[in-house]
Amino acid sequence: MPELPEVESVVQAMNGAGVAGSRIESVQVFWPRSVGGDTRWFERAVTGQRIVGVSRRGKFIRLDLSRGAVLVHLRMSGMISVAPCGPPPRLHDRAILTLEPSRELRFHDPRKFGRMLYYEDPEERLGQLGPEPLDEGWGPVVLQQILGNRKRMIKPLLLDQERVAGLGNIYADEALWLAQVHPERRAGDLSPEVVARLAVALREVLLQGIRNGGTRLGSGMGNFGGLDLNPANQHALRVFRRAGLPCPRCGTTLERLIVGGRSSHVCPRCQRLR
DNA sequence: CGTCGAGCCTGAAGGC
DNA sequence: TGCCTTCAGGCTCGAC
Repeated sequence: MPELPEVESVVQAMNGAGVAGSRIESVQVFWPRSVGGDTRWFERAVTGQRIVGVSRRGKFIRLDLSRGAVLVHLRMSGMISVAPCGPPPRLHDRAILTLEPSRELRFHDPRKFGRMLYYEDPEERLGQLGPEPLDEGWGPVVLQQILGNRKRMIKPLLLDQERVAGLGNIYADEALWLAQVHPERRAGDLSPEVVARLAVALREVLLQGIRNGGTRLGSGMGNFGGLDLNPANQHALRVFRRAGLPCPRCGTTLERLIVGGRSSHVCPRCQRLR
């Protein structure tokens, strides 16, 4: 579930729930690796601190504290909820931050891939991320600079967070289809017109995802625990997980292939390799 | 620099 | 119905 639009939706919901401004009264950790492995250290670092701001960078949720910050990465199955205190921990709850005034922020993550890490200086991690398609300065020039004359395939490059931040498998496939670019095209081989098209497409699919409150696939996040999330972008997807169905643009049967080890969805007619 | 496979984990879905 | 295999929205590491 978690790519840029999903994370953005969670952050907006957290701000709607008034997380910023509250104080972390206590911490419970049920799976130490979720907080970096050293539960005591994490507890000592965040307990008593005030959450002064909640924002997003790439796929990270950033909780700025009076001193330092907590970066949450949902990875494959992470979820955040904010709700009244009280209910016992649920199966797969990995950590609970009890907030003042009385509420609790839960980090729920069945697959245990997600992380909630404290940094004295979050830029140490966030500084490694590339620009985002929703940045002010984003456009063909920035994208072309990223592509350079690289021989790497375009899709793995788009998924590389140090090059472009925020994209995952869903939105990469959607943008490549929109721009009519085959995922295996060499990044540096794209013509200026195609680069311009792709720069716009990346922005559009992400904005649409945010407008729709994110994408829910399978039994992913719903309105989990008081965040009032209601993802609807799954209905707007045009190629992702739609192999065998007709291309919305030309009617050709969509195909699924593996690119850089990830499943990819393309229209063989709209997205040619050569 | 780039690609590949394995590992981290669990649950859902599909085949038989 | 039930067991078994395969697969998944992410990312990191080591080998080549």
